[in-house]
Amino acid sequence: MPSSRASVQPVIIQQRNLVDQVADYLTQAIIGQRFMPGERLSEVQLARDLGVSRAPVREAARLLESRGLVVSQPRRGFFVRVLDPGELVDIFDLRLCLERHAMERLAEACLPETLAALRHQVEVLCAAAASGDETRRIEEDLAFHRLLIASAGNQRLLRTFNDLAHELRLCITLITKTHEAPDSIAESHHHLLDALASGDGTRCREAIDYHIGVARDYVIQGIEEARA
Amino acid sequence: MPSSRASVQPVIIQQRNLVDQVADYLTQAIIGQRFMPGERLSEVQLARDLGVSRAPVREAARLLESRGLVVSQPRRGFFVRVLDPGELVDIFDLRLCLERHAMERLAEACLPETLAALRHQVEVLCAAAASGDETRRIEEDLAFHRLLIASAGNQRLLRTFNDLAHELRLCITLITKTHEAPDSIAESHHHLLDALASGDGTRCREAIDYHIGVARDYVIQGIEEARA
DNA sequence: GATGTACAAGCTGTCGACAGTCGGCAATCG
DNA sequence: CGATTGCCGACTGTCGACAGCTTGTACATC
Repeated sequence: MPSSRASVQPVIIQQRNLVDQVADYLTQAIIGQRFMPGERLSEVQLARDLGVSRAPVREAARLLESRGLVVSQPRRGFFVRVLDPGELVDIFDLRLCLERHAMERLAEACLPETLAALRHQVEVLCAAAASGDETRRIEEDLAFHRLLIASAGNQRLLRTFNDLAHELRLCITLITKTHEAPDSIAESHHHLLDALASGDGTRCREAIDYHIGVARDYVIQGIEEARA
Repeated sequence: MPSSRASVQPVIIQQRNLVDQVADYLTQAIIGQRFMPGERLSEVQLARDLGVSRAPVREAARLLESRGLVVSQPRRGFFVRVLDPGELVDIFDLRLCLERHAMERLAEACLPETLAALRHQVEVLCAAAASGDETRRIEEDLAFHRLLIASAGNQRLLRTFNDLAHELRLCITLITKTHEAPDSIAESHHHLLDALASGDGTRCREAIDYHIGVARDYVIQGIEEARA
């Protein structure tokens, strides 16, 4: 008999190997601007600092490279990625591409519980924005959009967005501007929810176009101010 | 003075390190079905066969993992990725998402030389189809779509498509069906070109929706036949 | 003073080795 | 006879080391 449940529970204990731990450390260090864009990441120094050998460091760096956080130059090493304005526009354009797709799929058929989950996440986001903790606000904002994409039901689309999210975080490290007004964040996201609730495809598209356009301009403007 | 061009030319001589060579070897072996889906890739055996140490093999495997060609299980090793039908649908859905975006951008403003380049690639594709070399036809087909995406001018979009292309090749390894009729290939692609030339966004969208729908059904049907 | 060159230090690319873990097989027990 | 336990082989995760390259510096030369 073939049956019941294949495995009671895959038991995701996942032994934390050094590679993942180093990758997490590097990611946090880059996002947290402890390593600045363009800075060289010396394998030996990192290995020394973290108390591991170079092998896990190399593999972790390659992982981050595939996520677009670092770039490698043969025989020279790894460097924290430097985003130029053109790349920034491309990143937000791809984001628009992905989120439009998710919105369209959801406009066709959006379950009440999906809408409720999104609504709840907006509340969490608003709370984070009100707290004044910018890092937390950014993560909850990304979490909302991740949930939006995930709701479309395409795992591959979600994976692509998650990869892109790392680069979005990288964009945000570039700006020094004070945070956005909590009111506009709430309004901006409720606008998306209303569009979804209406089930009108055109309205959904306009809503997401506006939303991401604002986010993009926010980042671009923030960078120009930081540069000045 | 800060300037002119930061680097005259990144000098893409890129010394072929072992990692890239091993990655290419593995990619070809997987695409060419010398390693079947689900098959385990032993690091030691690969290292022995290729006459290198395990380090480059491990790094190459991680590279392929980021491209979706293999999956890793901690403490167990790397396995050639097995695509289930659901993932296949997701892959084609993402492809649709990306190509729709490119078509829309091109519909807004498509230069004559862009159209000419695409037209030329269709001719190359048709020649490949007529030659009966299925592998070549597939590569030229992908090359057309890569050119289409590249013409939209978003490097990040192109990178995402290139990653996806590896998985598309993986899909195709699953089917055993005889190749499509060259006539329909020509017609199908000319249909896209005509839509682009018209500059009509709606028509472009319909054209790419149809085109990718056909490709998806072709693969899905081929797999079901292979399974029977 | 500017330019080119040789040297030195540090780094990456690659390798072989050791330890811990996983999967399978055989022996043991119910 | 079926299930469990212990053992063995193979493999992965990690490490330290060596060779070759790259970079920065000091020196010689024009």
